[in-house]
Amino acid sequence: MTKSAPRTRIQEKNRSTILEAGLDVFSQFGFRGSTVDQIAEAAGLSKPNLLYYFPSKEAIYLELLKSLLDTWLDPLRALNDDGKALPEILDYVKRKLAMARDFPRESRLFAGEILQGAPRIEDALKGDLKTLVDEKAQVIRHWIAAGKIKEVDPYHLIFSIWALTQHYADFDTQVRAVLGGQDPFPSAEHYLEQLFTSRLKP
Amino acid sequence: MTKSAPRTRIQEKNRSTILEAGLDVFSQFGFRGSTVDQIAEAAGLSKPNLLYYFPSKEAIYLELLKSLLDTWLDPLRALNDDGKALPEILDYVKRKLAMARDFPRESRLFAGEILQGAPRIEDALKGDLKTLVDEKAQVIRHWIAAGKIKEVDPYHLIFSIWALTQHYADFDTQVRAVLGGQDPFPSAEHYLEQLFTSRLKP
DNA sequence: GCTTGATTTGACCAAGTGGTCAAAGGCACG
DNA sequence: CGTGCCTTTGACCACTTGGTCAAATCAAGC
Repeated sequence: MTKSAPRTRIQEKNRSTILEAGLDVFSQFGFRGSTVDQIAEAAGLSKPNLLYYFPSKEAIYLELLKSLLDTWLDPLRALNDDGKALPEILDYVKRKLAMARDFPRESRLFAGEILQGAPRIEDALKGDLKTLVDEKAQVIRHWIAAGKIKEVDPYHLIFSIWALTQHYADFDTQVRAVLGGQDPFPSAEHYLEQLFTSRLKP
Repeated sequence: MTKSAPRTRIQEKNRSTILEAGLDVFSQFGFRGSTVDQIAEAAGLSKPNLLYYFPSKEAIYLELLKSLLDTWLDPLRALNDDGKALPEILDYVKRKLAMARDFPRESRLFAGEILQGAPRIEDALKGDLKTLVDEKAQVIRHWIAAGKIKEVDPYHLIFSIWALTQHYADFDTQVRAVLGGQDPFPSAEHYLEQLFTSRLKP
């Protein structure tokens, strides 16, 4: 599984240019809706040149999914048993919301993949993702047992944090249509903080 | 805008068969990811025959979007100023969650459309949808002013209900991967009821 | 059975698509 | 300059896809 890293500086540059362009295009049109020409154009390369760096359209997509999954789960990994329970959870919410604000393309790429049944990352979901969530659910259960937060289903708590934060990236068009174009994030942060505080504060 | 309804019984039957098949296919693969042949096959018709009833692939998709938007918003329309505030909102949550459970294809069809920037229903979002939400936000404000529920941003309250309920349809694959295939809906209903009760009960 | 209009289909087409390939261009180093 | 390798590209191909069309089939009233 260990892919030898790109050698020359020009390779490194072109590969990352292509990935950046791929993220742009795939997150907007989905896998099937995106064309190699589109990505090549966005990257400022000819199509054969792009295919000199990646063997296929799917390879670009997979590389994106794989490398993004990690960063995407980092905030959850940071959820720490040592900390104070409620602030720790609220921090997680804030970090996740910040990611929705700052990396909406990444959020949409995943959303599109999962929406279609996650055909390419099902294994990662049932493997690494499940393992991580199970682990953090345990942390939450300890907090509950210690009376640090109110009793709550840890899995649904995590789902609700995902749903509420990613909604602002994935459904951005709808949110802004309803709010008349106004930036939803500042008020969203306040709303979510209140929501989880009322629910969890013992 | 008034389309003459299908005349013969066979037309009515075939049109609805096609729409059903279209919902199946579009919700699974998105607009670009679906082919006319696929839909025709799912409907048990030949491709030219299908195109005898609808002028194009896009026409099927648009008809689906248009007719589904209405049913999709019905639960929100039912939110009634007359009722008791908190039970009224909790009922809305339950109805919306039931729709996610019983009509996941419809939920995913919308999700896919909005995820890609809602190019075909932007007007409806900025028009009918915004009007309806504005109206219901007023209802919620009245409840707050009357002290029937705690102070809360009405728009984000509505967004959060959408996000939390539709998540169980749109991200079903992920939810079930994490839960090991277990049906999430019963526990989700309990979780959401608790969540909104803690936040809103005065 | 005959006529008329609705329904169905096999054959076809033009455009778009992912991907290939041989040849050309650039570049570092002797 | 020349050599060898990395990079770039124009031309091309097989296949898919949305959509057309003329001809065939069907159904119902006379």
